[in-house]
Amino acid sequence: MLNKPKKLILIDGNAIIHRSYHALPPLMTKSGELVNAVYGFASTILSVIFKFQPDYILATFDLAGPTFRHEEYKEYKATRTKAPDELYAQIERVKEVVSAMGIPIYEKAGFEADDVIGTMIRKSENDYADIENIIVTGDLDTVQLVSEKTQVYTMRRGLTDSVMYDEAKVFERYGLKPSQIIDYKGLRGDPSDNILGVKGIGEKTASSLLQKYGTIEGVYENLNEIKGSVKEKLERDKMQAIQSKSLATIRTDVPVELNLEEAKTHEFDRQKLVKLFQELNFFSLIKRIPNNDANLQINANPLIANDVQGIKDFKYELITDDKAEEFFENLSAQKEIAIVIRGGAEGVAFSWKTGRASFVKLKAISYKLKAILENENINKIGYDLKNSIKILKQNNINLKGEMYDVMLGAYMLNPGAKMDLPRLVLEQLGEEIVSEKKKGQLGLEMETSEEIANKECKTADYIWKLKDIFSQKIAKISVEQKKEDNLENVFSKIEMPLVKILAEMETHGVKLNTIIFKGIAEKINARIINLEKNIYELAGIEFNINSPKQLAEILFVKLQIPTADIKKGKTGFSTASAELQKIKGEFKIAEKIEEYREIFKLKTTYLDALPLLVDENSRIHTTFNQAVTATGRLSSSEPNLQNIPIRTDLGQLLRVAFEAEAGYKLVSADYSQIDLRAVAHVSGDKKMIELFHAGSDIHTATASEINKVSLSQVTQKMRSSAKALNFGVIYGMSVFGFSVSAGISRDDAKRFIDAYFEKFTGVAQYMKSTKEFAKINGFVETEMGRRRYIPEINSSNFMVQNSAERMAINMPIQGMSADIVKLAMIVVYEEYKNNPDVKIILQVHDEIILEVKEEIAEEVGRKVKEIMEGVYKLKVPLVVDVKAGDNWGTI
DNA sequence: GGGCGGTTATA
DNA sequence: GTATAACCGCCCG
Repeated sequence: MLNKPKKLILIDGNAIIHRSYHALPPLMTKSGELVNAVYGFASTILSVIFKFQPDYILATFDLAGPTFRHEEYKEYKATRTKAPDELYAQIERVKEVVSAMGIPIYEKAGFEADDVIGTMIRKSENDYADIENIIVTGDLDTVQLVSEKTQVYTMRRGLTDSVMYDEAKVFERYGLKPSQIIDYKGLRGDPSDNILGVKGIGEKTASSLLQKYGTIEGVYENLNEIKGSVKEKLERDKMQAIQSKSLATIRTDVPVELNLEEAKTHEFDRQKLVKLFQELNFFSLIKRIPNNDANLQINANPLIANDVQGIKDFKYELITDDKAEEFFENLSAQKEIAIVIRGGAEGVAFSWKTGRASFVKLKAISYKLKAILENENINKIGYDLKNSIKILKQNNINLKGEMYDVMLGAYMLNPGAKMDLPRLVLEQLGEEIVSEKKKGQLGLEMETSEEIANKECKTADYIWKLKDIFSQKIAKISVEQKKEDNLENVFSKIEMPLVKILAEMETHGVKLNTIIFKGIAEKINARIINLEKNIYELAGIEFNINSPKQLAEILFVKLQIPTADIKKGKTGFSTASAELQKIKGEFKIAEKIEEYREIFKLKTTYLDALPLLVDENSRIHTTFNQAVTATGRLSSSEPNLQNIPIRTDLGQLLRVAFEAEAGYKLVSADYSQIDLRAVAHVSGDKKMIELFHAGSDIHTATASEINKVSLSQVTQKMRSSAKALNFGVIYGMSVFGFSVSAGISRDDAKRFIDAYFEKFTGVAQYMKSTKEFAKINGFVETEMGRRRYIPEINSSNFMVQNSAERMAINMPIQGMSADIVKLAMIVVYEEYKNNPDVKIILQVHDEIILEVKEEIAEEVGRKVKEIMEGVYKLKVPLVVDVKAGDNWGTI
């Protein structure tokens, strides 16, 4: 039987690093380190290991400093622009990856990586008859080494596409044998290395000359056969041609040894590699690390088996009825337990120490389970506890005890990162939760009780482990923050107490009068049909008004509406409201389209959608997402009740349908200008603080300041620019942005902004120092200690960096408002938690809405106002407006 | 059916 | 210029 040939992979390190650096977008880690080249490199290595399943693998790198080629030719690579430091900084990281993979590195001072590869290849070819060599690289410099036993695998078009060069492929590309590539470069040159070749001879000529005469030497021996200008050029640059060939020749005599034993592939040290990939934020790559126990394994090495220990060291159990008594006895002695509610409340998994978990079916012994879950002395750990609370509530269980939600822990550490449990487990524990869909092709197979128990126990175990990791990380940051208002307190004093409040708000819901909705819908449907007819008539053709593409075609091609003023998107001219405004004076169709858009949106998003979501009591239940936004705000979805229309008349009509239960009132309490007050506070701006203390309309007061006129002399126009400026500050104002929003020229915008900052120097200072802080630290924080990482702040892309700066300026402001409102919700809740006549039902960023028994509505309103205004001390007063009514439209 | 661009609703 | 969610059309697999 023939021996299967073995495979040796030789990594051309520097070539792959360069290729990756230029092919990939500037990927950053959370800490702001640029790692795109490292990512590309690691990804390439994993791909080739997976693809070729090599028996041996080694990597080569260039060493800094001149090589023998520089001695031979001073101008070698002289035209090459020095690669940026951003690239050099990544080389060390790449070597860390290579080491973590246990791949040996070969490099030699005075030689390039290619020469080391060339030497290794020849040694391999000469000494080992049964080895196939594969060079993995990012360019074509090494194709001269291709032989019967050696191929070159290189990237094309970014990193996604690759080509394997064997002898045939080289011939296809160059019309030459691999050994002739050096002659080819001698004639044609290689601009990237500043190898000159023969001036005036290009690819075609070089190729045909060599096809005829074999080598450069052959060409010159037969120079008399060659005619015309080619001959002249060859004569003129003869020395240069010979030198160029020499420079292009990869050396095969570098003093290095090929140690196959060392290069033998073995299982990765998984823990080590996972840890490094975590540090580099290469979460998608963690999944691609070959499994030690799978058949993918590359040549088992019995010495390395990290996972074996981990596999042995756990015990998951399905608790049968006969064992339940004893189990709960033990469980009730625990101080702290992780819980996982099986979907549909089939059962609950508990974990109380690392590697230990048990699953209990809910129906079997529900009273025992209830006792544990309602035991106030046992702390509960979970993922998305709000959801657990709601499910348990439906099963008549009130989850009690101190709570720790790992979803919120993760949110504290990196808000806005969108972390579901599988991702967290992968990222933090390096383990993969295989989704059910992936596993069962049809999803119809019944799982056995044991399988279910095992899966839920595993999840409980993960959650238990995550809690430890997150609480340590949060504690560490809190220590670094060196103040009482730190991340730990944001977590324990704001986010965790809010969990059950949000659960109650969602459960309670808000009543929707669907009859009112129906009435509006009928009128609107008629109006839509009417508008459609109008628009088709004006256009002279029927088309889909909802298709921006078709609409642009109608407006700007068929109707020939001038496009000088119209913004362009990626696909063509924009038909957005702002653009329609510009033409609606002249073209009636624009006006009609605007109205159509407005009511169509209202119909589809609210009138059609919301009635489908009411329960048997005509109430709708939103979901408040507590771990979504990057700034600390809540978001609302399914349905989103934080964007119910208000500005238009029709919007007001819609709000009327959100009503209080008979005998109750809706009480709305909203903070006045909370974001701008936060600006005044965090910037400490004397002028702005003064204006807020004076108590008049802040935008008018601002206008009066910057225009140096009295309050009564402020015009509508002055006020509206001042308002745009105030908002601009909150949004991290740029000249460009302000000019757009105020509808003025850049020059005017600049003048306005300058005038503004002249008066509000503290605000200008805040913006400057916040940017600086973010650049140094890679994050910004609210006063209460909530943190947001902004790695893009040091991006080399101007647009990306500017955008990051605006985020940095905005977050401490928007986040402070969010912190304050959340705190207010907690205090209001505490005030009324034992009073069934008062329920918080909605939060809309700066507003809290309650449903209150009619008789006490006014009194509760007063109390809520008092609480909200006093919940957090700022350098300016917090002002709350309270209104009460039968529905949301009249308050 | 998923993803993306365009648009629009809110604070 | 900040922060979201949701709809539609359209293109892709």
